[in-house]
Amino acid sequence: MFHPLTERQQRILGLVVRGYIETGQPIGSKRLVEQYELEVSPATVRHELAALGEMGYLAQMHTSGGRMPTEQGYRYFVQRLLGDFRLPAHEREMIRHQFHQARLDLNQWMRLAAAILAQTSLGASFVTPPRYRRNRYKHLQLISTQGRLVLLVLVLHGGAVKQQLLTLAEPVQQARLSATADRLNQFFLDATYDDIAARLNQLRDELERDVAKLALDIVRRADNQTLTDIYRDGLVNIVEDEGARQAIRVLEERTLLANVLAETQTEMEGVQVVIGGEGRWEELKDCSIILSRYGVPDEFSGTVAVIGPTRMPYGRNVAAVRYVADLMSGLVYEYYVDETVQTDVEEVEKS
Amino acid sequence: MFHPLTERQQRILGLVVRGYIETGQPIGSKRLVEQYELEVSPATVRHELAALGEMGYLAQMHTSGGRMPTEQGYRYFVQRLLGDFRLPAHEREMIRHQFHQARLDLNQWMRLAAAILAQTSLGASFVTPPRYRRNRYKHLQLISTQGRLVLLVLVLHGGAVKQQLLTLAEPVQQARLSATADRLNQFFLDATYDDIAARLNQLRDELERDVAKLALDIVRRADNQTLTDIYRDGLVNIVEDEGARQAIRVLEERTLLANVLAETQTEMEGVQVVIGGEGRWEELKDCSIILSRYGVPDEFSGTVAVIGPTRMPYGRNVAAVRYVADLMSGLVYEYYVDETVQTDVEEVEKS
DNA sequence: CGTTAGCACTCTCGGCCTTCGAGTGCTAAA
DNA sequence: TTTAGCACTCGAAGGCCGAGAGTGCTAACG
Repeated sequence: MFHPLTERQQRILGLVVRGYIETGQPIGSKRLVEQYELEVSPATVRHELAALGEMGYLAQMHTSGGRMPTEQGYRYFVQRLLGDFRLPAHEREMIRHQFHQARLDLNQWMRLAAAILAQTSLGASFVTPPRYRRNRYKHLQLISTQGRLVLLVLVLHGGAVKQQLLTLAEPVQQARLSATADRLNQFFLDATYDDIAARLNQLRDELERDVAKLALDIVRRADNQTLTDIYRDGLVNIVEDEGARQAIRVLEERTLLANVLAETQTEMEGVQVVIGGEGRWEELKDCSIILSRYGVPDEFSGTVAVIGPTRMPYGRNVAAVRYVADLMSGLVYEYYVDETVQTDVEEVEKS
Repeated sequence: MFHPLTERQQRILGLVVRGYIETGQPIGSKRLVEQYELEVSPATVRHELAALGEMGYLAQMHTSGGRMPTEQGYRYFVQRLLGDFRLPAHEREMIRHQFHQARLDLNQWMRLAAAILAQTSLGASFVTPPRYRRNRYKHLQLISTQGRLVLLVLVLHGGAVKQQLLTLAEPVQQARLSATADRLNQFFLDATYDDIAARLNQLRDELERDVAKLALDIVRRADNQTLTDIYRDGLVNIVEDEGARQAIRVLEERTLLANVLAETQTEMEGVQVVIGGEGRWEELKDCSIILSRYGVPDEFSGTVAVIGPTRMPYGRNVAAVRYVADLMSGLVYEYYVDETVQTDVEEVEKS
C-alpha cells in the first residue's frame, strides 16, 4: 500500500507535514535543516525530498516553492507517523466532568459532545444519534388534542421517541384512544418492522389498524432514517471571512440569538428588520436579520428568520420571510393550537 | 427619527442603496445619472449626495470613492422606501406545495421553512419552534427500560414531547409505573408550573412525588427554555471561503454526509480518518474528517466526528475524538441499551 | 435660488517593472 | 553517500505610472 521509507525519509516526511500544518506554508530544505536542527546539509535533504516527491508523498506548487504534503502524504503521516497522542489529563478531567454534570439525556450528551469536540479541535464537529439497525416497537400512546386531531407518541427501543399528528375520520374519546393504545402495546411489544407488517392483518378494529399502519410507517422511517437530527458545532472555527463569522456566531451562540430575539419580541407583529446590530450588538455589525413571529402572538409563537450580510436584497427577503411566516402560522393554528388555548384567545379577543 | 427628505433625495438614496446592494461597489454621481437616466446633471446629484451624507444616510470610504449607505441609510430604505414586494406567484405556489407535501409534523415544517428561506434568500436562515409562554402538563408516560431505569415521556400542550431518563431507588413493575402515570395524569391535567408546584404536597405516594418533581422540573425548563432546537440552513450561502464551504456543505447536505458515513461504517472500530475525500468524494477535496463510532457496534451506534481543513492537527483531534467516543459509549451502554439487546449481544458473543 | 458646466484635485486600481529571497536540480568533489 | 557550489526559477513585495471615477468649489445661467 505504501512505498517503504527509510528512517530518515520518515523523519523528514513527518517534519514537512507537521511544519505545513503549523504554518500553512510550503516547506523547503533550508528551513527544514535550520528550524529542526537536522544533522545533514540542505542538499541531502533535497535528495530525500525529491525521492518523497517521486513516491507521491509530497508535491510542490511551483518549481521553486517548497514542498507540501499530498493526500497520500497525509495518509502515511496519519497511519504510521502519528504516535498515539492522548489529551492532557486536565482536559480529560474537564470533559469527563461536563458529561457527568449533564442529566441522563442522550440529546444533551450529543450536544455536549459536539460542543466539546468543536472546542478542543478548534474545528467543526458533528454527532449523530445512535440508532438501532432494526428498531423495535416499545410503547405507543394516543393523546387527543382537539376534535379529530390526535397526537401519536411512539417510543422505540433505545429510548427514541417519535411523534406524529394524525387526523381521524371522526372525533374519538380519549378513553377509547387509551384503550386502543394499550391493546396495540400488548400486541406489538418488541416487534420489528417485519413483525408489525406480518401481524397487521390480525387486527379487527379499524381504528387499531389505522394507528398500527401509522406506527409501522414510523418504524420504517426510523429504520432507514437518513441522518436527521445531527448535532453540529464549531462551524465558526473553520470560517475565515469575518462577515460570515458574525452570522455564524449568532446562529451558534444561543445566548446571543436569544438576546436579539428577546429584544425584538415585544415589538409589533409583522416582519422586522435588524440592520447591522442597530448599534446595540457589536457582534453583528455587518449582518442584517429579517425576522417574523409566527403562531399565536404572545401565546404560542416561534420565529422564522433570514440572516445575511448587511448588503442583501431586502425586498425579496422580507417578502419571503413574510410568506413563510404566514404559512407556518396557518399550519400551527390549524393543527397545533388546542382547544384550551383557542378558548383563551377567544376570551382575550372578546374582552 | 429621520431627517425629512425631499422627493428627489429619497429617489437618489433609494438608487444608491439598491445599486450598492447589487454591485457591492460604492456608487458615484456620474454612474448614478448614466445608469438610471436621471434628468439632472451629475453636479446636482453631487449636491444631494453631499446633503444625504451630512444627514448621515450615506458615507464614503475615501475622499473620492463614491457613496455607500450607512446603517441609518439602510434603515430609512427599509422603512420608507421598500414598497411591499411580493414573491412571484410561481414561487409562492411551489412553497405552498412543499408545505402541504409534508406530514403533519411541526419539526418537518420548521426544517422545511428553514430550507425554503435559505433557498429563496440565498442567505442563511433559522427557525425557532413555537412555544407557550406558560406550558401546561398534558400527558405523562413511564416506560420501564432496564432494571431501575425508567423513561419518562411528558407531552405538553401544543404537542411538545419531552423525554427524560430517571433512575429509581429499586426496580418497579411496569404495571405500577403505568398506574402511577395514570394517577398523575388525572391529577395534573392542564396544570402549569405553578399549579404543579402547589399541588405537589398533596401527593402521598413516594414514587408519585418523585416523578412529579421531575415533571415539574421539565415544565420549568420548558418555560424558560432558551432556544434549543433551532433549525438552521443555508450557512453555505454566506461563506465565501472555498475550504470552509466544502465542510459546511457536507454538514448541511445530509445525503452527502450519509454517503460518507455509510462507506466508512462497515470498517474497523476505533477512530477513522478520511483525508481529502480519499479520491472518492470530490466535494470534500480540501477537508478531512476524523470520526469514530460509539455505542454498540453494528447494533446501536452513532458517530462523533471532527471536520476541518486537510491541514489540521491530527494528533490532538484524533485523541479528542477517541476520548469523547469512549465516554459516549460508556454512557450509552450504561443507560440506553436495554436488556433485550444486551442479551442479543451476549448471544452473539457466545456464538 | 436652484441648476449646471468647468476645473483642479484626490484616490484607487491595474499593469509593469525590479529586486529579493527562498528553493530547486545538477554536478563534481570529499 | 554526503556535501558544497552554482545557475536557475518563481512568487511576493515594493515602486512607479496612467487611467478612471469621483469629489468639492466656483462662476455662470435661466
